[in-house]
Order: sequence, then C-alpha cells, then structure tokens
Amino acid sequence: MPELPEVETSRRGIAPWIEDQTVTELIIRERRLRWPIPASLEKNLSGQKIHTVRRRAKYLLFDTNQGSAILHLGMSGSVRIIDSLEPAAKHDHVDIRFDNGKALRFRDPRRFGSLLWALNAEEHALLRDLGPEPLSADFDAHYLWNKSRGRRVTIKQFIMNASVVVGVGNIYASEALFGAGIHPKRAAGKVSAERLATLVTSIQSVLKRAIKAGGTTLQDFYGGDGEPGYFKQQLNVYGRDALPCRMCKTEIRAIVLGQRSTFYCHHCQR
DNA sequence: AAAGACACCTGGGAGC
DNA sequence: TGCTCCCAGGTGTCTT
Repeated sequence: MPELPEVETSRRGIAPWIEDQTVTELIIRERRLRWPIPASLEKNLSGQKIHTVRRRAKYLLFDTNQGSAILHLGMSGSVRIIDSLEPAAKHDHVDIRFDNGKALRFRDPRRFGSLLWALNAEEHALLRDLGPEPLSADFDAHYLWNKSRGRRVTIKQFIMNASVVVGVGNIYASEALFGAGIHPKRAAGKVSAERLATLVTSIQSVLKRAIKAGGTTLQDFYGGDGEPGYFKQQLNVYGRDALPCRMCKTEIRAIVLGQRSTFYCHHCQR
C-alpha cells in the first residue's frame, strides 16, 4: 500500500496522539509478520514514553529514551488511533496502548510489514544502507548523476532502488518519470545530467503534492486521521492503461519492468 | 558489483 | 453462487 507520502500521512495523523504519551501495554495477536515480532518488544516498549514519531524512508520510528520501535507497513499495512477498548477485527495484529486511553492499532492483511526494536534505529541493518531522503538537500542532480553512471538498469527500477533514493515506490516512480518526460525503460546511465535534474525536481514535486493530498488511496489506505488520500485524482499515468494522456491524448501504455506494472505516455516520454 | 528472479501472504475482481 | 486465475502500494535474499 504505502509509499513515502502514505507513510508520512500516517505519521502526521498519529503523532499528535502518541508523542509524549507513555505505553501502558502491548496487545500482540499475531507475531508472524515478515519477520516475527521479537519476544522482547513488550518488555522494551512497555512503560516507555514515546517522545518522537519519525519517518525514515518508509519506516515509522517510535523513539523512546531506551531505543526505538521500527514499524514498516509493507504492502497492505495501516495504522490508526482508536479508543483502547475498541474490539479488534481480522488482521488487527498489534495494539500499542497509551495512558491517555488511546491505542495505536496496526492492521496488515498480507503480513509483509514488520515491527522491530533497536537501540539505535539508524544503525539497524534494515536502515543502515539506505539512500538519501528524496525531499532532503543531499538528493540532487549531482548525486543522481554520480550514482547512475555506468548503470544499465532502467531508470524506473533505478529510482525505485532504496540504496539510490528512498520512498519512491511503484506509483510515484511512474508519475515522476511522466513529469520529467523520461521513458521508464531508458537505461539509468544514459540519462543526461540536465534530464536527471528535471527528474529530481519531478520526484520532489510529485511526493510533495501527494503528501499535501493525504496520499493515494487505491483500495483501503486511510491516514491516521481516518481520511482516505485524494492524490488518486491527480495521477497522470499510474493505473490509466489505455486512457488518454492528460497532456497529448495519446493512449497510456502499460508494460512490466522488474516484475512491476509500469505506466507511461509513449508520446510525452522519451 | 550489478541485475534479475523469487519469496513472503491475503483479498478483491474478472472471467467462466 | 462458486470456482480459478491474476493482480496488488514492498523489499530481502538468492542465483546468475
């Protein structure tokens, strides 16, 4: 489900209810996520105050003075704030209860998500080698040019690679390439410096606009405030196979790259 | 080192 | 109504 804008929307929705609250209890109904929820999580998190809810890449980090809980939503995960006593439904795997009577409820039908614990989240193996945040200053044309020289993968797979830049998933990769006028199949190493600069701008623009719209709801994504994301209405190519391009009316095409559906306009993107 | 295939899992929709 | 097949917002791991 969630790419960077959806994770950021979730973070903003839940943070006001959680920051500076103390965890009273963890209810874990299903430990079998992508990796099993560690047995030590209850002990580590219970009684701790969560002072910050951060995002790094598509991870949500719940910082305490003793360490951080690391939550990834996978493909189908979502979080929301509930009253602690609200009955759990199917796939509601974890509740983190707080002393304000609220709880953070994690739901994940496909169980590709994960919930882990680290003394220092930045040094955790899953986060250690991640590329820069796309909305940070260290993600720029010069960086992308250096990183891409000699690379023969398609530019679409390249920008979806988290060791290059984080947060760009399957929806926004297609959208960003449309915005930059670059064909998704072009070899990363053969995109000119000038067009990489355009691509950086396009990635940042589409992510910012999606965050502003509360993310993209395709099926069942809801931000922490219970609202769906409205960016779907602004999608130019993703999921618009055989529909007319909004710029030139050419039929949008769908292909598969790296086993992921990819959408583009054959006229606008070269 | 880089690229590609596969794995994990459930549910929804299309087609018959 | 029910069955089968295909697809889905991610990403670590294994094989070439």
